Amino acid sequence: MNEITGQKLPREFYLKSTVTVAKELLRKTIVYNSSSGIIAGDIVETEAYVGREDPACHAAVGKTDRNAVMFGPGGFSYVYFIYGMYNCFNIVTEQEGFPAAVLIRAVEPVAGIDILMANSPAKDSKFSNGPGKFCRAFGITREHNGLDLCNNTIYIIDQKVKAPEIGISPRIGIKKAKEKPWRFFDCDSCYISGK
DNA sequence: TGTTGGATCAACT
DNA sequence: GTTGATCCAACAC
Repeated sequence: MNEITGQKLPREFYLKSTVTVAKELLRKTIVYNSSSGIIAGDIVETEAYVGREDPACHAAVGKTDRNAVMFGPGGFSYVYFIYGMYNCFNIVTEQEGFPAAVLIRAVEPVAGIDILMANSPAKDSKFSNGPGKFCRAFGITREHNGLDLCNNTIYIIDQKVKAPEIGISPRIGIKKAKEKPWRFFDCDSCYISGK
């Protein structure tokens, strides 16, 4: 098991603008203290969903039971279920009252790889290169919705291993506001989704 | 109360 | 390139 060291990101990290947080989350390490053991991965792909002016953001239609956590302060998890089979894990950003979040699309496994492999039906190396696959491998469900990332169940640390080579592109898999260049990824990673 | 479609993935043709 | 799997939230009635 790899040693997980580094400083846990403080609340203030998440209160900045969503696009800034999305970029800065690249090459940070997400740690999940699961019942099966510690799972961790380097974040290599994110997307920003920003407030009511973004038609692709769930919060664009106003506050609902589902997206309520996005209206709270940054540093909380927003997990939703989609297409009947997949969960997507988001990190809420910005101040309370401003609904926005960063979708985690892909990670590079760092620790608990045996758990990831066990959770994933595909036993090859590509079990976390997509938001649905990432949640399935980590065992994240909407039971994890609304968790405080400043606590010890799920949190993010800065290992300062290396600086990402940041690539930018339009978001993937949405029908609205496709033109916005709010997808960010590490060009050096071979774990990113899509191309 | 009923209908519809989605921030996906994998297995087809 | 297209489609099936399959649940839940949003919206229309």
